[in-house]
Amino acid sequence: MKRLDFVTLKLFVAIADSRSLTRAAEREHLALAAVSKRISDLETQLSTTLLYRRPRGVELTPAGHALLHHARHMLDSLDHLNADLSEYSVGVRGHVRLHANTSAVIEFLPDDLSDFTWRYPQIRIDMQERLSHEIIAAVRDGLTDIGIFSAHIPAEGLSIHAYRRDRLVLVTARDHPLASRESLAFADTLDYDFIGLEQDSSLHALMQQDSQRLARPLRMRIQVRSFEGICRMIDRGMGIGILPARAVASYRESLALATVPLIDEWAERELVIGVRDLEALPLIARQMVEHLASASARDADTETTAELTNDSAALTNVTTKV
Amino acid sequence: MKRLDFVTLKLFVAIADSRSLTRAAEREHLALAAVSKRISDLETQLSTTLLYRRPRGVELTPAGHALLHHARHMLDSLDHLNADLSEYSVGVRGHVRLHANTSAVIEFLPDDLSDFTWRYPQIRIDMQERLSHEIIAAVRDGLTDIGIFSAHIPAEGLSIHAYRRDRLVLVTARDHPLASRESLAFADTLDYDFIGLEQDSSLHALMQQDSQRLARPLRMRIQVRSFEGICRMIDRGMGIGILPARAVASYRESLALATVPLIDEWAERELVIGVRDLEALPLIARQMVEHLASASARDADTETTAELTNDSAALTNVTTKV
DNA sequence: GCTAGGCTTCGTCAATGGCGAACGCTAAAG
DNA sequence: CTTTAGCGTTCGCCATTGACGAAGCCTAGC
Repeated sequence: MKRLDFVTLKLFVAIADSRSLTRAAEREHLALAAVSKRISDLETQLSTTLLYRRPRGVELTPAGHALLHHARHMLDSLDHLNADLSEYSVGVRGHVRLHANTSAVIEFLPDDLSDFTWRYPQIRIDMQERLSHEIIAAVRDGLTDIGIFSAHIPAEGLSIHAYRRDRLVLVTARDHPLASRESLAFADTLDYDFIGLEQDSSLHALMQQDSQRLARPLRMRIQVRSFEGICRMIDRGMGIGILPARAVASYRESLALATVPLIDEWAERELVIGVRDLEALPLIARQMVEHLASASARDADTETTAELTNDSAALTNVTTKV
Repeated sequence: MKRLDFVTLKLFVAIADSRSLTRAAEREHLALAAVSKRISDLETQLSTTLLYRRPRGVELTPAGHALLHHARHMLDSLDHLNADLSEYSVGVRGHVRLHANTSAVIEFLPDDLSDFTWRYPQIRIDMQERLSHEIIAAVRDGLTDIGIFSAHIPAEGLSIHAYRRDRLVLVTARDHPLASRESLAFADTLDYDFIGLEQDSSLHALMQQDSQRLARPLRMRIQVRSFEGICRMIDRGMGIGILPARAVASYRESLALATVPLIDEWAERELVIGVRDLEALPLIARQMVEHLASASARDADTETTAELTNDSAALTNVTTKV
């Protein structure tokens, strides 16, 4: 007998709302006795009291409050499940859905989406920022058309296309002991407290993975949801962080930050585009994939130009010296 | 008869993993016939086919894939519920838990936490960035000690303390039609596409609320999780946004952005500290509340100083003229 | 053609869950 | 102080549900 089920959770929410078993029973169309038994069984299953019984109704215990929180969340998830499944056969959607991770959103997508919408001005883009592993699952499950995520997260079954590369650097306050290093290994950072993205982010996973390989703890002190949050906390001396170099660039002037290149191989990251089946995508989504994938080629051309410019400057210097 | 229950969801995950009703039945200790009936009943309830039956096992339909995604999420939530409830009586926690919304994290908390940890260097702070309504629920349910969230979200039952104020402004690309305005009403922005935070953010709720009052649609084109993401998209002409003025300041130089003051009353926002019962908090959490609440007073002093400085400059000007 | 593997359907029966009735407790009203 | 009303608990009854074994169907491999 398992009493933890949706009927009981819904009933518990009704009890919490009405503070009365009797009124909740009416609301859920059950006899009071059945309600009493369900809650009593649930308390037995969870080995804790959930309600203070009073002569005129009930009050939630602290455990009851915690359960209520979970119950609401799970009933909401159930609604989402039903909504999703009920719509699933109504397959045609009128726009492009894109889920991208934080690095892509900050570093590359503003430009790429601007170009795309300039070319296709009538296209509606539904873009959501998500964590890499969430994106992979969403693509796989048809919750989004296109995903952009970190390449080191396994994405079997998806069609993968190169998108961009970025380089991770250590970010510290300018007066930090590590700030004056020319470069360093991740292992040298583990004596300090970190500011990072959420536990489930791919960036966090990379750091966690290497700290485990090194058999050293990763002291994650504060977790926020944006690169900006990380930079501001670092600026104030709350810890150090590891971020894409490109994402830090805009803070270098306004915040007292230093960046130090990491020599670890995994510090060079690749972002990829993932779709479930390119041929099965609506035309406009396919066009967006092509556009995003070709952005990588255009970006490579830009870098080549920059290198030529640098060579040209070097040549100029040589000429001057001659 | 409701077949959508945890046993069935768990069974469905087992089927998806093993691609076989027979093996899933063994794994979950059920007869094959019972498994077959459960899945068939579930398909009837959801009015869609979830599995392709093959001579050697089963394959998930697209609807089956979507259900699998939801099933995993809900079973994970169930684990969290059980873990939370099982720990609930182990009340003592060794550090301070703080949940704060994006505005607080970006605009104020780096400084305030830096001050606090300078004074109490041994304190471990577990800080999570969350949406305002999530924070209120977390405080209420004992999932965090201290919450910092937007004051206009109802938080009955919590002990509320003033923290900070911020002012919302319209943010546009510099060449946007609205960019040259000296000020404007929110109603004047609704002809344009918006870039914003997530649907559940308090900022989004404010905008949604006023657009509904005005009986005009809010055209939310792209949703990201950080102010930086919003600013970069706006810079590239993807739309306009409404953000705290203070949070935009650091982007004004590096991005081609303009800010226009909003004349609407709700554009002046207040952030508050919320706890469940101040007296019941551990001492160090109480000290943090006091520190954060007094930051507001210190900030007011700073503004007063700035006003005096301005008066002094005005006086200087007057003296010069005399 | 036969066998093995896998899923479906049917009938049986034990277990589950909802009900009404009876009981106990407390607060408010007379 | 007694009675009444409101509310939650417990018990026994019985209709419904859900799991089972057996039988049947389909397909692939030998």
